Amino acid sequence: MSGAITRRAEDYLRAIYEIVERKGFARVKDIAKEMNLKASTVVEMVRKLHRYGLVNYEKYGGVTLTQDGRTIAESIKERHETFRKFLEIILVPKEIALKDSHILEHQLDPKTILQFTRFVKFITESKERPKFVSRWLEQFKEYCRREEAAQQSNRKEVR
Amino acid sequence: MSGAITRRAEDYLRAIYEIVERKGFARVKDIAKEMNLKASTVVEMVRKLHRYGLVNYEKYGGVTLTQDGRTIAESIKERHETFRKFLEIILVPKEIALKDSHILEHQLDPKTILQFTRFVKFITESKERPKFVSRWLEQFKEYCRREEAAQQSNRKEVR
DNA sequence: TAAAAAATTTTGGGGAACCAAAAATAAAAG
DNA sequence: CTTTTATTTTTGGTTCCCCAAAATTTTTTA
Repeated sequence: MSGAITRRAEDYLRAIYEIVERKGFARVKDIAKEMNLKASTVVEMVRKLHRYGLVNYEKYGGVTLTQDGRTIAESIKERHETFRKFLEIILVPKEIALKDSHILEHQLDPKTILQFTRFVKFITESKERPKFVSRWLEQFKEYCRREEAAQQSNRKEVR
Repeated sequence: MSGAITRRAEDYLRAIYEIVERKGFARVKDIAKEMNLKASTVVEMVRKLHRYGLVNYEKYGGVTLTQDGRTIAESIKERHETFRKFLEIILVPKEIALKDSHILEHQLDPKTILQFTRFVKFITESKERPKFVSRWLEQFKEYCRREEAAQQSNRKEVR
């Protein structure tokens, strides 16, 4: 029964968190728009989140997060940021990185998340070794450029 | 209707692929065991995969992959290997890496998967810069060691 | 080869997440 | 303050994936 929140419920919490941050509270319509869902679907989930004590909600009223809900949403957001940064480090285009970090932020083992976090920190916060890291990133970038070029010429040959 | 196979169906294809590799064909019971499911659940999905033309299957008979099914299973397996290697590079323990690469192998954008692949190749296949990479890995390992140590002493203080 | 055991399939049911259309309520316009 | 419009909620229905129990088929064993 209780215990673990579902992956999807986490998505809702994050969406609500972002909307609340922008305008103080979230309406059903806002959530539906943010998540590309229909209002009826949102109402259903919001009621569930309310039963779980994760959102404040009354019929026809705005939605906000309870302390528990906020705690969960914040930890998800943190994970999200980690993955977004990571994907940008490995040179995934910005929009795709944004989309896929939403996928990565769920389900993974805490230890895995921890290592991702460390990796990102290692790369971004290395005060002692900035030259080392930048040289490393440059090499990886160069490697990708060569790969792209190789694929280009491959495609030409195929045509 | 047709078109994209579901995330879960992919899981089944990979499981079947592995079993077939080991013993030539998969029985319902094998799949159920491999995936921790009940036989009745497996039958249902196997029939669906058969309708999609991804497995060969007749009632009470063994299951094997069609060419289409094998193609899909192989590409999933490849992704899986990439993620497993990657997680080991960032020092996620083996068993966890295995588990989580199953999660990563789905859903991500092809471009993201491509960059993961390149990253792993960059690290593992760098013939020109083995010293560079090994030095880099050593630094990251050292960094993680320090983090672990810092956390240890933190915990002591809290107690 | 008949009876027992094992595997498979069918049937009925459940939870999660979604939608469309209708009903209810709230907000805005006249 | 009533009518129109917008929003929200309810209702009924769908798909996906899962399970338990009963029925069926295959395999093993006595």
